[in-house]
Amino acid sequence: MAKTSRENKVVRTVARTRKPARAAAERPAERRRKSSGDTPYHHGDLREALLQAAERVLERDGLAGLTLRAVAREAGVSHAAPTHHFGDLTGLVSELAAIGFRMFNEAMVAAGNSETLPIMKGLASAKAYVAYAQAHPGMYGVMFRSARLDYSRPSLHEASDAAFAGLTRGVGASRHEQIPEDGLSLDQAAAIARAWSLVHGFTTLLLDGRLTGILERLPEGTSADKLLDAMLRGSVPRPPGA
Amino acid sequence: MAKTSRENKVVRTVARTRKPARAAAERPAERRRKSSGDTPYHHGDLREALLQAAERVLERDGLAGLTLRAVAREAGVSHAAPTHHFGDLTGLVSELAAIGFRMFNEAMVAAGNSETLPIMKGLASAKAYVAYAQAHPGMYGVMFRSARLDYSRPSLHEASDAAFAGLTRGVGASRHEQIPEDGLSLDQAAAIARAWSLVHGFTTLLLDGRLTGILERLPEGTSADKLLDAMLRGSVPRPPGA
DNA sequence: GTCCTATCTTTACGTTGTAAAGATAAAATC
DNA sequence: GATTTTATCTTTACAACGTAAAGATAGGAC
Repeated sequence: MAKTSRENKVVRTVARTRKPARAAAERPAERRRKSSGDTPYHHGDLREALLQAAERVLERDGLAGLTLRAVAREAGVSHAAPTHHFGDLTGLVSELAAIGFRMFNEAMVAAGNSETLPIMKGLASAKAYVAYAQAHPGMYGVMFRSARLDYSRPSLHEASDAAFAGLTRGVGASRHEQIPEDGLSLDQAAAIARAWSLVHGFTTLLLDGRLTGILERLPEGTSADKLLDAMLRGSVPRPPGA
Repeated sequence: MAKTSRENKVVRTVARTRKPARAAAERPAERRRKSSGDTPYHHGDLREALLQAAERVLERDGLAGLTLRAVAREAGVSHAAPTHHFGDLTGLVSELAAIGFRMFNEAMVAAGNSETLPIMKGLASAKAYVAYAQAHPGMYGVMFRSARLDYSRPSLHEASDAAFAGLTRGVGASRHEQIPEDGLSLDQAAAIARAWSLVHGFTTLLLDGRLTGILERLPEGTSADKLLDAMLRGSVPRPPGA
């Protein structure tokens, strides 16, 4: 209770002081340097700086290296500063995951829009899903592997829902039908679950290195992309009644 | 180096003192009780007791609660005792994961053997995969979600390989062919990757609660098993040339 | 110009993993 | 059978972590 109320106050304040924060953000970010001596007491936009520092730490040192104190060090502030902006480690990780889901969703939407045929749209989105995870394994870990995610946070809840809704929409498009909001047939649900499971399972196994045994046995170093393509192309489901 | 050499010594010793350890294991395990006052300095089979304690802690408090000190408390020994048997936390977690993979594999093999038709064998194994994860979510987390796994440990390496080899064998059987050891066609590799990805992805999403949105939109509380069945039955791949 | 409030730092505490040294009992050797 | 060796377990210690609480600072409101 005390934790959240404290952070809620911060959130309110951040919303209220939006103008000053933006003004500070327009300046060159040299004042962030701790070594230069002129470290001002007020940072300007520390919240954003901490999130960027967190992503750097994450991709450099992995999920285990993502600690509140390491992020604070990376940003050049005291170790307790992040607590003020995110409440606790769960808060920081959750906000980072929300950013990840948004980037994730944008990549899939962009990939889908680059194709015209519905089936190709789905294929391109699936490849974008895997490509994002390969390019940002740390972020993918935060989104799908971290034990410290608080989905009651609006930002994370919305970003996560949006990503999966986009995936569902893609499945509907490749089936030439619109997925309804309320009711779902078993066949539709199975199609959605199949698409999610295939692409998410493949990504997880690939990032964990559990597909290397297969890739090594393929002719002349076939890439993971090629395997993914073959896997997806062979997965055209049968019509419902067959 | 110092760490492993220390633990290697322990391993050697355990192998050498197998007879006494077994003799101690035959006695009733009342001496483990700390409250009863008569705590002997030597436990008898502390290694096994620690692994069982670890599984209890894991399923009770989750992956985050699985600490060396918590396991030691659960077993009623000093906090540094586990270090002697497993080197460090990574060692304990890895041995626990190895046990999980063995149980996992046994469940799948047993399910496959309960059926006669090849396709039904695969379906039953896949369902056993999901059922094990639902029954032991903590163990599944240790196997597939923990950042502290050391696959260079022979026990974990072998158990993990055996589990995935069993899965591969199941895929081969359902395709009415034997998967070769060395070379693999792209079509065969895709079939294996598809089976792994489908069942592993579905399990991960289900345990993370990300399928509840789908399950809630299905008619009258359709179970996850039903969704899994529909998903798998619709996933019969097309023949290679089509 | 003064007060208020958000922001950031300092200090402190309990928990963790891990190392190192000490205590104890079982096994090995003579 | 006594002694030495070795494995096992405990005690002590330390750095890093998350988190709480209090203090310092500065920007904005009045």
